[in-house]
Amino acid sequence: MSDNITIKDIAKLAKVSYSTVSRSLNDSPLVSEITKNKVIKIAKDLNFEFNANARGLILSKSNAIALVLSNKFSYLDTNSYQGLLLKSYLDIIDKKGFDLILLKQQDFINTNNIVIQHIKSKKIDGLIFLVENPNKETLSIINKLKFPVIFVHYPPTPELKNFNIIYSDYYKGGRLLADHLLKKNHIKFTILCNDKYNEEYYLREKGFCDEIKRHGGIINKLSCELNFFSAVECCEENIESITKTTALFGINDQIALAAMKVLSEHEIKIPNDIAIVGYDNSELSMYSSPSLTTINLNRDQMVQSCIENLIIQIKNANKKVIPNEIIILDPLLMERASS
Amino acid sequence: MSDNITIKDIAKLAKVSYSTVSRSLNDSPLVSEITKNKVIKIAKDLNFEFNANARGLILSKSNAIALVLSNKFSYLDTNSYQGLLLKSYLDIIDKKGFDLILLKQQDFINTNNIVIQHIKSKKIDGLIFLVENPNKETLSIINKLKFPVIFVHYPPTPELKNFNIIYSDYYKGGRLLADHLLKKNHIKFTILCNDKYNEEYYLREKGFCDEIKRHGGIINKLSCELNFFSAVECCEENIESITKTTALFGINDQIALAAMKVLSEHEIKIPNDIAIVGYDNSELSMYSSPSLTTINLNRDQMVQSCIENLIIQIKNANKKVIPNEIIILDPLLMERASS
DNA sequence: CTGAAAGCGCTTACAG
DNA sequence: CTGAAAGCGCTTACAG
Repeated sequence: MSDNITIKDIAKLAKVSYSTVSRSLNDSPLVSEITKNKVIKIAKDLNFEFNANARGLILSKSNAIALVLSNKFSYLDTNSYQGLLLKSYLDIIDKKGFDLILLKQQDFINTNNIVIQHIKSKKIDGLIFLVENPNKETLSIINKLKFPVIFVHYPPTPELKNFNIIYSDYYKGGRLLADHLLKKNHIKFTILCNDKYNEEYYLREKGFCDEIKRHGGIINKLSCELNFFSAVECCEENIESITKTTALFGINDQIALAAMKVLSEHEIKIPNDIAIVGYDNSELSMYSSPSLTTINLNRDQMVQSCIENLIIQIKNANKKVIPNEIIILDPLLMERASS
Repeated sequence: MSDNITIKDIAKLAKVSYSTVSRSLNDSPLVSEITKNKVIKIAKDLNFEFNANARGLILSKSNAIALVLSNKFSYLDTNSYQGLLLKSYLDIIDKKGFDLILLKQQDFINTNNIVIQHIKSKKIDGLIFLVENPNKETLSIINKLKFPVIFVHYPPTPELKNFNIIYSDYYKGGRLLADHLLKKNHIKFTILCNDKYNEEYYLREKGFCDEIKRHGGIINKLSCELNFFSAVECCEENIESITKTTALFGINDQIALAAMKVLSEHEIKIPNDIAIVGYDNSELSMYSSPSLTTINLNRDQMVQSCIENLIIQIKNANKKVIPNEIIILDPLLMERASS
């Protein structure tokens, strides 16, 4: 028997029409149990698999979901988080019987948009966007097509108001960290963040600062680029103002660890002299010395809900009933040795 | 015009047969420039994309490559490395015009092997295996099918002798670290590794130990599980024997960082009291305090060569000429503050 | 319950 | 250079 077995080969062996083979292998109720079992046995013995292209062509679906990553994924700096997310997506999408295709959003204006290409060529049934600034033209086409899509991780922007979104409550995460430190009787705080407007980081910062101010705390705000080395530099330049405070919030784990490194090198004891907290619950945060207090974004929950929502959309794709759900996840304080 | 444009729609508008449309859009030399340009313009105006399933069906190819990850990918412990690899694969596969599909190798005996399923259903044109112990049954089927495949990262085992492989010279990496420490006049060394047989880690260890012994050094060998917390425990239990040596090699960065954490907590100065080196050049190694001397596996080179080799196989798939190449990459010493 | 037939959207020999 | 036709491997009304 050749490598390429089709339902016609099975039909010959089972002495039935290939329509019947198709029905049997698709578990149609229109076939007798006896015929069905005979066909299934033969197919199994031959290690038969449906040709996905033929099926996709006639059914107009691919059983694949694309995860769109931003170009930033290329920079390790702020995005080790994304790498970790991938394994969750793979696990869950796999369990649901879909394929996971990875796509990169190109950031230049692209006439030849890879996401739209995949939709139009029927390579995918649904889309997950894990990008901060989705291409607007792409958004408008997806919206017009009513193509199943969900946006994850980033807080919603006005352009996303017609879409399904799932993200974490960053404001609340900031507040949790502030509460934690206030409970430990800190009064003077340093926050290490970035001035450039970014909704997610803005909310982290605002949640923290609002809460601190509400309790009469004092904040020393420092700005740096959102990468380790820039944060190191910033801390070294501002070591004096930092040491006038007793608690430091790095807007993400990497920034917090940079601060930890600089302070350690200056013989400042953590958490005794200065408490440090981060945000993301990255792998880094567990392995640092001391381990870092941080915020858990509830990644697995996010992925789980994201996929479930998307699959509902895919199953109802023809009905054009868009649930238009906005899911906001509760962040979790991870109390560790650094505070 | 409807959302689903086919070559027939274009044919009508261009007033040619749809064969001619197909030829024009595939840049066949059998069409006049005038006709071709007319057709191309119309297709562009309509944002036409070929139906990938129809094309895949007739051409018997999918333009997709699957990256097979091991179940271990689920554990963050030893595999943050894999997360970083992904971005390289995505970048390069994307550049070559292929789709990247992620697959998990199931470790139980699977009648319903997902990798074979993807091959037989024509969902993929080639395979990259990033798994330590590929399923033997899968290997034998792939071999029989002469399906394009390459195995990356792990040193070859006997079962892989008919396949293309690319990996780093782990023995040499171990030697580089030994040489580096010997040059700094260390004589007594601790190595933190795992006793269970694993070719890659065995080579790292052997490369290191052979070189040390050749120079008359003394080795204190400690065993732990290959994760951060087990390494921490091991170091705490063996702090006495460790402090009798002046240099420590953690078999990977995570192990080395665990040692760094424990030693710091015991007020042991790094690198003055004890030098520490790791292996992998993981993100963690750059951000630790002090930053960690380690071995760079030349990840980008590995991915680049891997994809190039695979695409050559895909292009020659019909010719059944298997190049059977074994590519061994040179490791690189990353000298940092910890040694 | 089963089979013959049409059709999904392409590519490509074949004929002109 | 162009078109009509066959066929890739399926699904599913339609007829019985």
